[in-house]
Amino acid sequence: MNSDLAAYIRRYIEIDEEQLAHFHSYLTPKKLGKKQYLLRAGQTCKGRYYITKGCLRLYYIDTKGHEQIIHFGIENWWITDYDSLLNGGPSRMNIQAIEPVELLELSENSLSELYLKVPQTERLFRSIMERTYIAIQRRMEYMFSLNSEELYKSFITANPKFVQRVPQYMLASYLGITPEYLSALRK
Amino acid sequence: MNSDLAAYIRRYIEIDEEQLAHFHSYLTPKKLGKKQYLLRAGQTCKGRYYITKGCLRLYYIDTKGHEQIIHFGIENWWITDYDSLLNGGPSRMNIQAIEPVELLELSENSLSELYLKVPQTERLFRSIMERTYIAIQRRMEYMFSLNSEELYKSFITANPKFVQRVPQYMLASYLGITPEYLSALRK
DNA sequence: CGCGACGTTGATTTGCCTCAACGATTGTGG
DNA sequence: CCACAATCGTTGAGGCAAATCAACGTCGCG
Repeated sequence: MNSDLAAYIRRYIEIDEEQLAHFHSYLTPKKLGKKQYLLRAGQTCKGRYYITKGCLRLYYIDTKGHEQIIHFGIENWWITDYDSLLNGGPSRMNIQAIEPVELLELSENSLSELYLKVPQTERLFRSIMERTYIAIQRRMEYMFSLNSEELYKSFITANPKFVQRVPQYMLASYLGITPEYLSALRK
Repeated sequence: MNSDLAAYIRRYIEIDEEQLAHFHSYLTPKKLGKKQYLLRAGQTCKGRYYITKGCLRLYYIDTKGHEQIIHFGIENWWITDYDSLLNGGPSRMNIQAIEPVELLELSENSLSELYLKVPQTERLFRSIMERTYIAIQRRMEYMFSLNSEELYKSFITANPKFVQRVPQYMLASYLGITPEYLSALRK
């Protein structure tokens, strides 16, 4: 029984111990070594993953053959490819562990059951989706407004600890610039 | 009673006539003339708006003083600033009618009531949020992968009718390029 | 009619990419 | 435990996509 997850859930909904236990019974623990994949392009994404430990990246290969990171996932975030998960098609995304990772898997099949058994989960995942949307829209605002240098500065001041967990070329990819140029910016 | 909305809702959830009537009772019709504002930066966003007719844009003023369009809203879409709506702070966004517009307003206060009275609405808005998220993430993929010319071409082939409803400088803003350069691309 | 909104054109500048080469560090197998 | 190979960051030269700025043409509307 993971107390982090309980606290996380209770920030969104009211839920008693029994229901919480129920929720937990739908989760399957999973571990991944560094560089292992949770999802590869071409596969269909079957579940959502709550990260209890470690760090992952969600990326795709663009038309020029370059890795483009959409976002990272760290402790107490969910990670998945919603497009593949909800539309059922093959994913364009890869989800790879940057560090050794511990996850709780919630398969989409069991989630539809869980919605019925513990109705508040409907609200839980609505709220999570809302926050996730707000986050991505804010990021778009940043990308439109700031040049590369400003993007980089604002990111490292906003996430000083996280920056030390990922190689710089991944940061560059996430920010939408080349590793060489990021290196030049750091002088 | 708007049949478009009923059909729209039933694409997401099962709902009987009585509940549907209930849903409708929470909506307030609203009209806006061309160039009128639904929301201005600094105000707090209080509701979501279902568009029954017309077209709007959601934009902000960036650090250099330029208008930056985040997205448009057309018939059978909801439009709102989720950040301000859900976090309660003043909005950085403006929502302005591009054409004369007809809306159905759903205030966030009454929505919390509606969630209790018609529980399926919880699922409805979860599903809408999921689709909205998928849409914005796909858009990010495009913006990372394509150059300005490719962006423009793919947009006009994907939305040939819509393109005729908005001035080109707004399209340019949405695509993240200058009106001058968009003009040059069209030769 | 006259003004404001919109699109266009061209000259110039610049932010960022590309490519290639070179350290420094890490890790891994013999 | 050492040697060699990845992996990662850096540097510099050259090029290009797109921005900036300014000016001008045109339409539609009050």
